[in-house]
Amino acid sequence: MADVSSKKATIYDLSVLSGASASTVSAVLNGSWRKRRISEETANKILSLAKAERYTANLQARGLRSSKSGLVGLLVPVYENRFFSSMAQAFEAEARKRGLSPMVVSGRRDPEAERRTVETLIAYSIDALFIAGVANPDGVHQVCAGAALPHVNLDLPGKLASSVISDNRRGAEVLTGAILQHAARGANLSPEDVVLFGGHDDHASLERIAGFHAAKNAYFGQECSVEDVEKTGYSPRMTELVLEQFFERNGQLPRCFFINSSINFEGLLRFMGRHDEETVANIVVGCFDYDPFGSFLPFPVYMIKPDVQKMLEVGFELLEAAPTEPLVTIIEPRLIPPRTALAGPLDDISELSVSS
Amino acid sequence: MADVSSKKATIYDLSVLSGASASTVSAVLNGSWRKRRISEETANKILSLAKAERYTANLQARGLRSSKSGLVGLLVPVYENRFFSSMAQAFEAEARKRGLSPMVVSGRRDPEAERRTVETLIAYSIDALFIAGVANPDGVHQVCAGAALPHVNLDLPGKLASSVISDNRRGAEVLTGAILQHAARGANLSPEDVVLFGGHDDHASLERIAGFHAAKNAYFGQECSVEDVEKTGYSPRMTELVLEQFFERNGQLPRCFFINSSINFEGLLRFMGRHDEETVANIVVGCFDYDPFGSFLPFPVYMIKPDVQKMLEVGFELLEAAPTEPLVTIIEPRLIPPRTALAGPLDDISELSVSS
DNA sequence: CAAAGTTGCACAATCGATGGTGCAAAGGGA
DNA sequence: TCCCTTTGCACCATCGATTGTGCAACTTTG
Repeated sequence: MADVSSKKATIYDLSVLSGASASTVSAVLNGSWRKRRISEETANKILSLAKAERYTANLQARGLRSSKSGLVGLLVPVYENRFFSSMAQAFEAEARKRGLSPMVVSGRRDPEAERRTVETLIAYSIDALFIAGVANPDGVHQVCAGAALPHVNLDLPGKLASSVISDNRRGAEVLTGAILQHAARGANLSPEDVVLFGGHDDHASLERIAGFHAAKNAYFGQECSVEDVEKTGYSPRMTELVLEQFFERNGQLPRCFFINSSINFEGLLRFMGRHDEETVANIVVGCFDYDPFGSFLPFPVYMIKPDVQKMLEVGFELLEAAPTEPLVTIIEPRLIPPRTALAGPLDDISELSVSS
Repeated sequence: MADVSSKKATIYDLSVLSGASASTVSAVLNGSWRKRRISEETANKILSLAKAERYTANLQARGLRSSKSGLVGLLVPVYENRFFSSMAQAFEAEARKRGLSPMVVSGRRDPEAERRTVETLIAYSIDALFIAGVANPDGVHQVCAGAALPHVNLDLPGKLASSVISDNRRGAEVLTGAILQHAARGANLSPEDVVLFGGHDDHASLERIAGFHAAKNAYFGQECSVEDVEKTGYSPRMTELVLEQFFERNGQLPRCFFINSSINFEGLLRFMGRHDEETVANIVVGCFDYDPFGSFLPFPVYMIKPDVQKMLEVGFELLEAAPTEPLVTIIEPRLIPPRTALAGPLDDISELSVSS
């Protein structure tokens, strides 16, 4: 007869009901009862009582006592982005698989916000933190280190902490190769037809730029010394601005685009919104990120999809192994040809929603 | 001289260092010190000590004692979706504005997972929960009610809890009107050219269907009794399947699409991936969701963008007001014309990331 | 100058769970 | 029967904060 008094049952309630002591109840409920030589009989009695009373542990109390919370954090710059939202999705799945509770937070690439946010997470005694796409990795690292918080970088340089990164260089090479090949079907290309937009001085961008250049050089059989990289940071607005300037200078867009991330791609969308459809009719785009809608735009879009699932698997392994010194693991991303819509998490579920 | 021993400082440490009692320290640090008649002098001493020692409160301990955690939850079906990810973004902002910490979790429209996930949140003593896009609202409500957890539904029917919903009916009417008008520019339309895909028996879908029909009837000046609604649930796969069937039956797609959500829109993408570009060359789409990439597809796409920002503002107000009986607030969504890329959260930030 | 009021703080219980330790009762061997 | 193990559990301190209460030391009042 479960008590419906909205106050939650505690081990003390069960202790009274069962006649056992609170510590016995605790041991039974957290599974350590064999070690504590509690009889199976007592255990069963308490377990069924717990079920009847709908007992669930107060995780704040447990966390306080055992100085671990069962919470894992993931710091992303924004949610509104296919890459980071699919990372959050994979993160949640991996965390729950391990009996941990995910807390996803965003730092908006603002170093100040990043620190504050991580400090809040630490105040909740999170057990570990994954760091993706922050403006100031070292700042966040300091905060973590100061709190002795295990942390792993995702797609960030790993000087101070272990990290799991996409093979940005190779991915960029493959992606560049793909758009070159596609664009070459239409007409002869010259090096200045192939331009990279986006990125900054961060590790991922630099690697991608290197891969981009490697592929160009291989294709054109020479050092392409043209100015073919427009760093715009991770901002749609800046990307749009730079595209406008390019367009004004050259009277047209480049034939071949390498776009550093879907965030920069949104800058191209804004440009498109201000111009005629003709303006982009002949471009070929490679974007280092995957977005299903982006894949079907009115021009060919090749995309690179980092394997977030595997990145997080490896990330959790790194946490568990707790290597003595920072370790860097590289995960191969995947080239997605134009007009491709991949399956997602909602494909796995049953169709029947329970109507009320 | 801040101690760098990675263990975090507690009020007891500060108590020893300052010569004051722990309760005094606590009062100073949580701001209740005036009420407790602590002298300004003592307060200042403790505050500066706290800064020097980089003290931050242990929120698990505080939460345990005061039986509130400062955590607010948001339950969404998936992250990988522009609507829900922008909802998460707005949610985080609103929560932090109120000094609360956001916890976003996904239930994958699986009633079982939804319950479990919410139960975990409750085990962490979250203070409130927002519920969006769940398969079984009543099940989640029960769990919340059993724990006396204040909760607000977002875009769900509000029989049992307060809810904030988009004006689905009106939005659908406007959206349908827009695509009808656009499509009519090309050729004469008949009722069977205009079909709705997606949705189910949930409140939002039913309202949208009603709005869709209202707009059609108004346009055609008659009761359109044709079969013009294909319920596919919130699944890309099912949507694709139904589209294939439609295509096979009719030899072509309908000219005018009303798509119930971007999740269903992904079903159309998959269809596109399996067919020629011609197949969709003449369609006009209205989608009840906004996605910037979706807005630039090779056919006109009108979109409805629910005002998540305002929905969450109102949602938090509802929580604070704690009305005695469930209240429903309706928020007007916004029609987004084709080829529109709206600004997002990353536009507000400074461009300069701190390189290491 | 004594009574009454104020100021400034310390004490101790408490939130719910955990885990080290101690101890009675049962079982077993000589 | 006596002693030694083993079994089965209770006791209690503890995690870090919050908060009701008590009480010196001052200050004010008459």
